[in-house]
Amino acid sequence: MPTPLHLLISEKLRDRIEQGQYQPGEQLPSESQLIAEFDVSRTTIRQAIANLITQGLVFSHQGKGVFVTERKKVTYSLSSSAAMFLAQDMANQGLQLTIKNLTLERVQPPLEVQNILQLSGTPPQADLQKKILIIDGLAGAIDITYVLPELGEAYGEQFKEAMTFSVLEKQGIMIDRVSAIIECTPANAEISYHLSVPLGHPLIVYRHTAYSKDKTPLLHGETISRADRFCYSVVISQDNQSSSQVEQ
Amino acid sequence: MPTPLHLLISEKLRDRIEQGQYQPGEQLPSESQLIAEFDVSRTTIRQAIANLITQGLVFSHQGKGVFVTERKKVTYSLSSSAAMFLAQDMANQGLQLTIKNLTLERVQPPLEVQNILQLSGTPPQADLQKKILIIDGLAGAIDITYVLPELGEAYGEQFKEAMTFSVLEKQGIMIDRVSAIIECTPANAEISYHLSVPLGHPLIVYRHTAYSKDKTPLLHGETISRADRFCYSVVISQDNQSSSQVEQ
DNA sequence: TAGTGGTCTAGACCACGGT
DNA sequence: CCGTGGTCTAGACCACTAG
Repeated sequence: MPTPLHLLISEKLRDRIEQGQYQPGEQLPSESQLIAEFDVSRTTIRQAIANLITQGLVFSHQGKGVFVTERKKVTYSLSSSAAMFLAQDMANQGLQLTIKNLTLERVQPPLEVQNILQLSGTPPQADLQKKILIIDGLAGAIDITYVLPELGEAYGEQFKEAMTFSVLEKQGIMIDRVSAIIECTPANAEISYHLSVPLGHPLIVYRHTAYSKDKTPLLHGETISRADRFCYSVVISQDNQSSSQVEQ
Repeated sequence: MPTPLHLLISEKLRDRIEQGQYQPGEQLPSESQLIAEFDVSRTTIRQAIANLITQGLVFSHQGKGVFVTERKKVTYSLSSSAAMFLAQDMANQGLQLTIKNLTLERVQPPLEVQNILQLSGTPPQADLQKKILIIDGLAGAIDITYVLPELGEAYGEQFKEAMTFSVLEKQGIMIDRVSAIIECTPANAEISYHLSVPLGHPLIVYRHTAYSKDKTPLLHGETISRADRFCYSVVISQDNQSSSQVEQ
């Protein structure tokens, strides 16, 4: 059973990485060195390296070389308190969060969002904000949120500099319930550009809707994070049936 | 600023897919047709198609062609009731879940797992089970779980045919609390083989520890699912502080 | 058997980073 | 300047699928 050469080579290199022969942050041998070592064409070596890149084990930098990925993940806590104050949550993990606003504008949202937010105006409108979350100086996530126009009107400027939830809470607008879906998706060209990751890089998406005490939807959005740098934590308790309900 | 040819081509093809010119399930033009259409070398076309594959938009089948991905996701509900009865949860979504046991054996778990399960024997032991979750006939996830040896001893055979949680609940062993991390990772060669997905295919990992009422850890494991076919849902409520706590 | 995608080669030129 | 990875070409052979 003939296994492709490029796979044999990438598996061999993977072993070396996992056994610490190439340390995190270190540079792999250059293409020409690997060509000499394995006595194959450049195409094959490049395919082997591509295999390692798609597995998230290494990344390449033109003009410099190929380097072993350092991996430590930041945890988003999906707890009722911490999820609302991401900045503080980050601080607890010793990280600094800054926010770069991309857009904030009034739009007619897609039909699905109109329904979720129960928009009734003609035309139905909401404020769309896109921002980049920068953790310790590196772009880590994009947040895309639709908020009710009256909220955007009142607090738009603040949304540009802080997380939406924390602005609302500071203004006395309490969020009672958040229902969310967590999924994973590969980076397309646009996100690849904003987060400086290669095409197809795994992303973790937190798509959420926040409701006030009277069950009114306040906002709907998604946080799209580099899956190599972020994860979510959650606790499910049996005794508080009301705390986690079937969604969808 | 010259954009690579392969990117221009893959973006063009992506537009066609998103505008429905190539429908889900349909076949893309063959490599030779694309070579003719764009007047470039085969390498460039193959790179363009590789771009689409890493973005999860298409998949290739040797000897047949390249096809547009169909996409609909199954939702795992992280609710206190449903998370424990995956099979029933699947049934609610009109899906059939079957389980294929890979291994069930007594082992000395990695140190990290020893600590989580508070194992104290010499040597510390637990029962390791690996199984494949097959949804509607297609392998969708791998579950790797370490259970306390006394539980494995008593119910091992049942674990082979059903989800661990539901077996325990049927036996009157109630699970009080589950703390979990959700993260995303690219497929390595081993998982790529078991789930028949290409190297680097995005996977969503649910790493959990289940505790009994008296805070004893019962089991620790992870469910590794194809991220193109599964997602998780969760609801966070403000009023039940105790229901979701900071986890790390 | 014909057509598809998968692997591999040898070679060229370009863009970037550091000397 | 040289060495690195990135793009691109032309061509060969193999493996799989279907008629």
